[in-house]
Amino acid sequence: MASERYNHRVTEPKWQAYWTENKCFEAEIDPARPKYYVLEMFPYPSGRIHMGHVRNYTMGDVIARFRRACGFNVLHPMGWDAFGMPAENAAIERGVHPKGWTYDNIATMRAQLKNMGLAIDWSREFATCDPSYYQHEQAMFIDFLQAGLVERRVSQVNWDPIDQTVLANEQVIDGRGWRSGALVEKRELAQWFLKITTYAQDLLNALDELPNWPEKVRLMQKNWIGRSEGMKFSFDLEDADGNALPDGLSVYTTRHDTIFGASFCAVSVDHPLAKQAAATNLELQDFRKEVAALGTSEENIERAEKRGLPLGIFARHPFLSDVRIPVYAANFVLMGYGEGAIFGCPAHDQRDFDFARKYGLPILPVVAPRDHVGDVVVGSEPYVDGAGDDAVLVNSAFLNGLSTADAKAEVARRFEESFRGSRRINFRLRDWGVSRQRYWGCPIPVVHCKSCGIVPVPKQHLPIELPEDVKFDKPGNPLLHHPTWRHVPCPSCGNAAERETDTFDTFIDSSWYFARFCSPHAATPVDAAAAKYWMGVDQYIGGVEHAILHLLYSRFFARAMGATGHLQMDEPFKSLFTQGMVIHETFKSQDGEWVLPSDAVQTNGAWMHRETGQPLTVGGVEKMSKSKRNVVDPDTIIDSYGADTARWFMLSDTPPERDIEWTSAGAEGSWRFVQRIWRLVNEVSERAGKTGNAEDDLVLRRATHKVIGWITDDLMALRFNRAIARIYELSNALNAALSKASTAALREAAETLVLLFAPMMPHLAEECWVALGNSNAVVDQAWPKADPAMLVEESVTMAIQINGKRRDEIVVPKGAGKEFLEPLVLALGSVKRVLNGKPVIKFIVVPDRIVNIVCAS
RNA sequence: GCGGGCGUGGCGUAAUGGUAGCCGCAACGGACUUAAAAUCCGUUUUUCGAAAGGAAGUGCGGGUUCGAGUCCCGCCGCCCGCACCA
Repeated sequence: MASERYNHRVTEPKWQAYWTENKCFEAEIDPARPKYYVLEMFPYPSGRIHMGHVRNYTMGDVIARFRRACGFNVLHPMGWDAFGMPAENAAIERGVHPKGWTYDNIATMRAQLKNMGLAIDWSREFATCDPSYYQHEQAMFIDFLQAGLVERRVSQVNWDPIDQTVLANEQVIDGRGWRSGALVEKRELAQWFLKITTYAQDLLNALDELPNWPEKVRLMQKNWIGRSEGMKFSFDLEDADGNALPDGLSVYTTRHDTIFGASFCAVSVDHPLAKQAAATNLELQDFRKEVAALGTSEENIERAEKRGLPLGIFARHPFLSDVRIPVYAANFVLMGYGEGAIFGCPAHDQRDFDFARKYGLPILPVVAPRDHVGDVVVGSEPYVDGAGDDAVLVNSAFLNGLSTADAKAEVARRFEESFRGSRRINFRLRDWGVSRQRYWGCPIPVVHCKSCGIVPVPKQHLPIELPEDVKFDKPGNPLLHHPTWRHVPCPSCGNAAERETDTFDTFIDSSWYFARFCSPHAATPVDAAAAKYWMGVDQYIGGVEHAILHLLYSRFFARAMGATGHLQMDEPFKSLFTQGMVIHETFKSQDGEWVLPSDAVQTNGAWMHRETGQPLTVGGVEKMSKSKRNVVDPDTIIDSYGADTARWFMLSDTPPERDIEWTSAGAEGSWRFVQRIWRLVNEVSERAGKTGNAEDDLVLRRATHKVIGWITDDLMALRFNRAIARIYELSNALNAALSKASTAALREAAETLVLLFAPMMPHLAEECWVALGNSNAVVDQAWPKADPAMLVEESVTMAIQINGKRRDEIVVPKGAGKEFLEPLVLALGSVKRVLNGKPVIKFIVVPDRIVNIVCAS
C-alpha cells in the first residue's frame, strides 16, 4: 500500500543479493561492445570506511551504472592498498599481527562497501599484500633492474626517526615525514632507486595530451618535474695567494647572461669543496652541522637569513682575466640541485642580493630596462625581470645592448667553443627512492652475496614471501631481526648470502594495480589481451592529495612496464577527476576537548553536550578527522537512513569537485525525498486506467523528455548536483500532474524518473520498478532516450528589454522573427509606457529568447 | 615570492554573452490532526508601495557590447598547491 513506508533495511539487502546472484557486475571481455573502465582510488584498509570513501565510491558507482545502462561493457573493480605502516603500528601497540589486522580490516570494510550497493565486480578483488599480487611486482622489479631502470646507490636520504625508515622526497612535507610528522633527518644509506628521471621530459610533455585531467593537477606535476634550461660551466680556482688549484668549480645557472654581474660563488655545505675546507676549519664544521640541523622546512626557509662562510679560495672570472671573486659555503645552496654550486649575481637575484648585502659584496647591475636613461642604479631590490625583449645588458663588455635571450646565447656559444661549459636542461624531479626499512611491505627480491654482489632472485623463486613469525619488540625493521629469513644461499654461486631486508615503498603497490584489475588472476603481471581491451582507465576518481605522488608514480610505472613489455600504454588514466573532501562542523567542550557531533544537541539555539549538558562552542567547518572528532560513521547513517539516502546526499547540492558539508538536516532531507519518491510511485501505480487532460499530459510528457536530455548530459560531465536538481524537477512535475494527467503519461514519467535516478539510488529504483508492475530489473534496463517530438515547443516565452532592462514578456510562436515581433511588441502597453514616444533606434531579436529595444535614453 | 582557483539570497548552489537566483536546506504561513510528528499546499534577494507598479542587486572600480554573474583591465578578500631549484 502507498501508505507504507519504504523500508531500506529490507529492500537494500534484497537487491544487493539479487545483483550478486545474477552476477550483474562481473565484467567479461566482449569485443563487440565498447568498454568503459571506471576506477576510484582503492582504499587503504585502515579499519572502517569513512564518509570520504562514501563520496568517492558513490561517484564512481553512478558513472559505472550510468555507462552500463548506456550500453558500455563496464569494468568497475575494487581492491585494497594493503601494505603500510599502520598495520605495523597496530602490531606494536596492540600485539596483533599486521597480516591478521589487515585482512580483518579488509573483511570489515568489504562488508561496509557492499552495504553501499556498489556495482562492483568483486570477482576481481585483491589486496596488494596478497603474495599472488606482489610476486608480480617483484618480477617486474627484476625486469626493471635488467632494463636499467633501477639503481642502487648510496645517497643522502630523508630519514624519519619515528617510523625509522627512509622517505621519498615526495613524502617529505615541510621537512616532516608525511605520515609521522617527525622532523626528517639526513642520512647516508645504500638505497634502491627507480629511475623516474629517465622519463622526466616525457612525463612533462605527455601532460599536454591529458586534456581530461584537471588543469590544476597537470600544473602541479609540471612544477614538480620542474624543467629549467640553463648552462653548466666551470670557473678556474685559485688560492688566496693567486696559485691555481688543480680542479675547477662547476656551477649551474639559468642566468648566464648575467655573468658580468658575478660577485661571488657559493657552494652547498655538502659540496666536496666545503667538506674539504671543513677538515681544517672549525668554524665551517659548526656551520655545516647547523645547516644540516635546520633542514629545509618552510618556516625555516622563511626565517633563515642567507648566510655563508668564505672558503678562502677564489674563482677567476671566465671573461675578465683581472677579476677574481670569493667562493663561499652558503646555507641557501642545495647539493641536490644542479651542481650544488652557483655564481652569485646580486643585482638580479633576490637571494644573491640578500647575501651580498650581508657580506658587503659588490652589487653590479648588468641588466636594465631597454628604455632606461643614464646610469643604472641599484635600489633596495634586485631587478629580476628582463626575460623578454624589454631589457638589455649593460656593463657587460661584448654583451652590452643584447637582450637577455641573445646574451645567453652568446655566452653559451663562447663557453661551448672554449669547452668551458655546455647548455644543460635540469629537472627538479629526483629519482624515486623505494627502499623502506619496514616489515609490512613487498620484499625486494634481491640477495646480497659477498662474492657475486647484488643478485636478483630468479623469477621461478618468486614470490619472496614475508615471514609471518616476526616480533615487534624493538624499533627498526623486524625482517632484520628475524633469526633465519634473510640467510639464504646465493642464487648465483650457492654460497651463504643475505636477502635484502628492505621492502618497497607502498606507492609501488598502487602504481600498477589498475592494470592488474584487467586480469587479476593472470600468471604474468598483466595479461596482454585483457589489458589491450580494458586499459586505460576511462574515468579515474580520487582525492587531489594524490595529484603528485600516486599519479606521477603510476605514469612512470606505465612507461617502465612498457619498456619491459608488460603494458602498451604510457598514460594509464584517460580522464581524472579529483573530488572534494567531506567536511563537518566541529564542537568543543569548555575544557577544550573536541566533541563528537552525535553528542552535540541544540536547544533554543545553543549547543550543549547530550549527556553532561555542558555548553559547547561551535568551531569551524573542517575536514572530517578523528583528531577533531567531527566524524560521522557511514554505518550509522546507512543503518538509520539507508545507503540510497547517503548516496543521494553525497551527490546533491555541492559540485563534486568542491568540499561538501555533511549535515544531519541535509541527510534527513535526502531521506524524505526517498520516501516521497516511494509514495509518488505507489500513487502512480494505483492510478490505473484513468484518462487525463490532454493538455496536462503534454506538459508532463514534455517535462519528462526534456529532463532525460539534461540528466544524460549532466552525468556525462559528472555534474551530479545538477542532475539531481533535474530529478527533483521531474518529481515535482509528476506530483503536480498526479490528479490531472492520464495513467499512461504518469506511468511514463514515473518509469523514466526511476531509470534516471537508478544510478544514484539503485535499491530504491529496483523496488519502485517492481511497484510499477514490472517483472524485470532496472539493472537490465537501457538508459531512457528523449523523444525528439516531445522536445519541440510550439510557443516560447520571450523577455522584452528596453535598453537592456527587462520590461515585460510575451508568449509567441517558436521561431518568431523580427517582422512578426516588432509590431506586436511595440503595441504592448508596458512598452509604450516606457518608450513614452521616444523613437526606436534598434530592434534586436534573439530568436526564442529575447527582444531588446534600443531607444534614446 | 611563484602558480592556480573562487567571491551570487539566511545557507548549499544554478544560470551556451540573452528574463539572475533552477533545485535543495532552513525559515515563515496555511491544511490535515484532540495534539504532536509525518505529509500536503503556499511564501521567501533587498527596498519603496495598500495594491498596481517602481528602484537597486552577482566582492570593489573601470572597459567592451544592443545586452555582462559570464569577456577584458586594475584593485580587495578568501582558499589551495609549490617554494632558498640558481
